[in-house]
Amino acid sequence: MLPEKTVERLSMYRRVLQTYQDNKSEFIYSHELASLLHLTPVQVRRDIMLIGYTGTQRKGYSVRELIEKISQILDGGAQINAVIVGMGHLGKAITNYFNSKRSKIEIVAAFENDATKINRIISGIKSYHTDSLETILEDTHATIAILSLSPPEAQDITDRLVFAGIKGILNFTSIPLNVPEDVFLENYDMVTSIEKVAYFVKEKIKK
Amino acid sequence: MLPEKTVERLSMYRRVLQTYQDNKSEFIYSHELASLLHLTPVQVRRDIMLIGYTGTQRKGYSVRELIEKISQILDGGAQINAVIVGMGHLGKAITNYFNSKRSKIEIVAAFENDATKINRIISGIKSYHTDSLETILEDTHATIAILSLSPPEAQDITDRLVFAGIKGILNFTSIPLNVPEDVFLENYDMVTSIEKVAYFVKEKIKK
DNA sequence: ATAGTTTTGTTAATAAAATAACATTGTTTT
DNA sequence: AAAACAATGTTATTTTATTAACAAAACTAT
Repeated sequence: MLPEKTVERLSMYRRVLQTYQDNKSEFIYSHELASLLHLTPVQVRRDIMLIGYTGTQRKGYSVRELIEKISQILDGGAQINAVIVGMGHLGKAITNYFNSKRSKIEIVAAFENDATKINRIISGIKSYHTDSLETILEDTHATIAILSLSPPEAQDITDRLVFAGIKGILNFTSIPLNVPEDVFLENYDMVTSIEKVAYFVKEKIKK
Repeated sequence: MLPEKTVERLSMYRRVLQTYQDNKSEFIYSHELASLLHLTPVQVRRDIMLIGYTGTQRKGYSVRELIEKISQILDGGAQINAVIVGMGHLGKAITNYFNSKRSKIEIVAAFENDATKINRIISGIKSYHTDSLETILEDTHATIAILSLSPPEAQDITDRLVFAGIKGILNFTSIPLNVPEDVFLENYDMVTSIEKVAYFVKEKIKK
């Protein structure tokens, strides 16, 4: 099992490499990849070492092979299905953004309570009423859920998602969720991020 | 200067405390605050120690005082102005979300290129054409920028923001930005987050 | 009042992440 | 062919973050 930070960077390596692939050389040096992401060459080499890929000395890494290896590590070749709960602005932002990327992860369904949004295709995703969550999850075999709904319902929905077999949750609501140990939970809170920026700006200016 | 992770948690403590304040007791124990956020009591106590606040033994922390102390640390009492660049779904999601919270950080202007969105009030924020970025920044004395625009323009906008005096950037675009050393840059990438969840789900199932 | 309990505050230990150091290998130059 | 160079791969060190350990204080019960 790779370190969290390495996994995050692998995702970024792959994305950068995919755009690099289209126009540039067949090989890439660790310092080139590093500078594309503002990292150090050592960190790039260490991450690549951890996934067991090995480049050729003096030539660097084969872009194609490296993408392949990272993909194999990150999604293991298998298609992964995700659902999104809450199709407000955030939900639409995520789906729009996500569908424009090449990825083995596919958002296969959205859930909403707002009647005007149900049984329509929104941002390319078929949207269902929250009531049919269990049925759709069974049909689609989704293992991941993205939560972009309003806080009050978040824990209820989470319980139902987990019960229906969801194994990973990306939580954009500001409330801390309760999940069993075998479910991987990743939280992201925009307000916290902005407050963090504000704090470090203040500290930097102080100096 | 506090550790990054502590700053993040302080932001979350404050939020949780603010809702706690309304209905519950005057004091709170470290283990209570911890369990509200799924952290350990030790971590809570250590963070609180780092900001130099001290509770009373056997009674816990005064909710009011702790909120005050955290606020003093995070925003130092001063109002902080932020702008947002890009008022697509993501921009709207952020502003809606943010304006519903009590905070010393205020989003004072939005920038857009889309003519239909300019000189209107969107999600409660006055929206301007990107051309007037420099003028508005001078007027509002904003120090923080949130980037929720489409990638191609991101670096250009960043250069202009930095030149106009922005000291902190929260970047939601997927491209890595170049900023001078004295500007604090925080990146958040949704695709990376989802791919991370997918990886750890896969690994957990494997076991 | 004394012993026991509960909670804070702080130091010590451990774990995770990043960085530095360097050995190795293939390429180029002379 | 030998020396110099430039890149990778890996181990060692340092830094950052978390967790554990425990002393001190304040309340409770006997």
